[in-house]
Amino acid sequence: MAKSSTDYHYIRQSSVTACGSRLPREFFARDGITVAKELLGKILVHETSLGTVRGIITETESYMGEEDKGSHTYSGKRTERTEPMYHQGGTSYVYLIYGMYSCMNIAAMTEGIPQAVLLRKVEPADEESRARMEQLRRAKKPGQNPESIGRHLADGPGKMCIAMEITRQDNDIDMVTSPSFYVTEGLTVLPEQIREGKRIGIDYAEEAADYLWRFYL
DNA sequence: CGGCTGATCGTG
DNA sequence: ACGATCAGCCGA
Repeated sequence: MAKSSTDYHYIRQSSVTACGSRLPREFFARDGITVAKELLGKILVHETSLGTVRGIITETESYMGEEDKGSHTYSGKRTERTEPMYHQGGTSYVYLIYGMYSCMNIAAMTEGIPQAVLLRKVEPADEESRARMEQLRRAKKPGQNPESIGRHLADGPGKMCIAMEITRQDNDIDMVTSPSFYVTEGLTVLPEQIREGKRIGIDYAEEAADYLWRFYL
């Protein structure tokens, strides 16, 4: 039995709304910074091979279009890979990073404006989701030390995708209408609960590497 | 907790 | 070649 209490760092017991409604197009049709902050506390839902998994979103990053040196779309790089970032708000963008992990984003704004939010961390929204996340993480690395999962269940973009079985199969999905991949209402988050910092892993982005476009609870 | 390193492969 | 990363290992 894991010492799971430490995972609920800031999440008050019973504070998760059992049955939140799905976020509509208007939620995502805003700028990438607003959407990144607003997604904190919301619940990412995915139908996996083990059943439904729900994760409370607790860390996000904004990628702000063709002027952002940290973004895949910097200088108007519209390719087959980055195409989903150009689609309407609510579209998923899942790509392979470092040859072995997936990263998941949700496009913001409207068609043609490639702003997006990287989802970096979730915490299981219920015990059933926790059990499924642990199983999915364990299954990924057979020889892995089980201790290494612990409180690191989904605390990074790659780990989050493994824990919620998000792969490139889930790329370019409209999360406003998909029956199996979407976001719902969740915790009530007050502005003063939102922390901000520099984005991770984009040291090459010059001045943009210092923008405080990472948000977390 | 912080820093370092190898692993691994689709994309342009 | 190059990463919007991770796990394991090291030292403090």
